[in-house]
Amino acid sequence: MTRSAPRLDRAFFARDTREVARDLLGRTLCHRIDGGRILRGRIVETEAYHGPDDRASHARFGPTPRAAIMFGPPGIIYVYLVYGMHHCLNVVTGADGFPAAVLVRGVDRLEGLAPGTTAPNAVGPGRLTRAFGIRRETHNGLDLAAPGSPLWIETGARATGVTTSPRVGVDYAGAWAKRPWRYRIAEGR
DNA sequence: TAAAAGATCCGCT
DNA sequence: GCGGATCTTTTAA
Repeated sequence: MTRSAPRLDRAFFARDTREVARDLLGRTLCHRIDGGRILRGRIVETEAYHGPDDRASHARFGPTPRAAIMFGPPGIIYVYLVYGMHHCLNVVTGADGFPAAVLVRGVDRLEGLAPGTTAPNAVGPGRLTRAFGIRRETHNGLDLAAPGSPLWIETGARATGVTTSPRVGVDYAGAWAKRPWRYRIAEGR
């Protein structure tokens, strides 16, 4: 039983979106659920959504009711529903007022499996939120950096062997879809 | 008020 | 490799 590391603080998330996305790889996402059990997993894949001009970002329409949270302070999570069925977990990044967030797309080395799950990893944004029991209705707006909040990311080792590639599922974004803002830990690292 | 499209996943062919 | 599931969000009229 290892002692848990402290949680990443607001300053960590206040940096440039792409830096945060890169720096989150290898860290441990933690969720304390009802009954005190803690689910954990090592982040292996993220994507950056950066600024009001990013045509792939929900912030491209301005601070609409859904995306307003992306314009707020860093360290807050943004959970939304895609395709009517899958919840996606994002962490707001950058300065307060600048719309940016990191989509957390995959984890491995899962500990404390959620009810009904057996897989040792959860790669894919929908699979990840299902494995962690994260839903828009109950989690959108939670503060990752606030001491005592049930969701946090442990400080720890920054990953090595990171690869970048274009973001997934954003073909509608034109040239913005080509930017290499998807970050992954290389196979076997 | 309508209509289109979506930061996905799963099962079948 | 392809299409269905399923519903919220946003824009246009």
